[in-house]
Amino acid sequence: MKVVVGMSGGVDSAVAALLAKRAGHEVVGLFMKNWEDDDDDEYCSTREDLVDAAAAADTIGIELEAVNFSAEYKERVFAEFLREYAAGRTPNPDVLCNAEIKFRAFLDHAMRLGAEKIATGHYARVVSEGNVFSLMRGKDNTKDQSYFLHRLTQEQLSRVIFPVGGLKKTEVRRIALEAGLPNHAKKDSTGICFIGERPFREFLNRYLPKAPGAIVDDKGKRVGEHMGLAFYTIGQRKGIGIGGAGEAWYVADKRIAANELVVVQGHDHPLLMKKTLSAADTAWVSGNAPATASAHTAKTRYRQADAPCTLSKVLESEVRVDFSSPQWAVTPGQSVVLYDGEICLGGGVINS
RNA sequence: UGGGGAGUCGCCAAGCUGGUUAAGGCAGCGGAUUUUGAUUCCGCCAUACGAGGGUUCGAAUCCUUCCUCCCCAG
Repeated sequence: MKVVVGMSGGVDSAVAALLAKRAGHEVVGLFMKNWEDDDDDEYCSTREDLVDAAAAADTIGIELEAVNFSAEYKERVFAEFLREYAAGRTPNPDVLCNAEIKFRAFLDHAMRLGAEKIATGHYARVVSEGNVFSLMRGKDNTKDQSYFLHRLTQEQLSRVIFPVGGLKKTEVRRIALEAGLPNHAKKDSTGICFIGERPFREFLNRYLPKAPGAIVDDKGKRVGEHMGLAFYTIGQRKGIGIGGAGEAWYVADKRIAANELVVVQGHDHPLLMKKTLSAADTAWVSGNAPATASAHTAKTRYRQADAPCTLSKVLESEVRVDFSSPQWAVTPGQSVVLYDGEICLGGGVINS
């Protein structure tokens, strides 16, 4: 069948393309450029990425085309990203990016090109029983990216393959090396997808105004000044600028109305621990919310160990999650993602 | 103005019965980890101890003068 592979210039997607080709598919590579606000500056690496993707496609022996979804990215991902920050929350743009760009705009485009499926280099697996699809964790626990994919629907999953999902990163690199892929040793990418790593505050400040206010401790005492609530996130330690006696200070809360940043001393301060949370804008892979009674596990942020929990108060698009032990720095705007063993059930955006 | 106490890195804070290259923490900076933002981890960060004189082979540590704070009296 015809498969369109999203190629980023990295090893994972290159190997995904390679494996799809080896599996006998008719493979076409597609390079996405979705951010062009600062093509000129030092952090922009999309040019090299395109070169790397092209070189990989060349050694694999497939065509590589480029597409540009900058407009869609800006409208559907970045605008929401900014709205959330402006509202004092901490969004996860990559979760949205997958749901709206890679597995929507990109997928639709691939379908128009006559593809039957798309493939990406994500570390996750799709398992189907009849026409029911399950999203599962990648086999490499240290690279599992199902968290970022939890908003994918049955419709989307039915058209997706993750060729490296059953492999470990070390195996992927080995395959790349053996196949002579020039990017076999390329460093893993980090930072916001398509935008990349950059001095975050500086970046945010290009889009959000400063709005200084008081930093107060848990007793209400003023201990410093912040540059704007949007520039901080729950659990943050660096960049608060409070020195002096005692342990390090962490952001524990934001009082939007008062424009106050609440900080506490010590990594394990009680105010940083939450046993329960509520999430909205839920999305379930199966299409239905999981049963409330049964025990699951959940992550409050990417790369966090799963914590046992149960669901309660499941509404149309809202849910409450009760953990059996307190979770550190549960942050509004981030996604809670639930699992049943290896199966990613879906999740929602944390409200409080 | 008397009496007492204190002045060590941006901030806390050891050392002050004289004898290392002046602990440590917070903040800051740099790096590692990381397809969000964080967290975490590693590294860097006072030839200098309020200032000037002494004593001594040797002083942040002893003496002395001055300066600046704080407390109690007035």
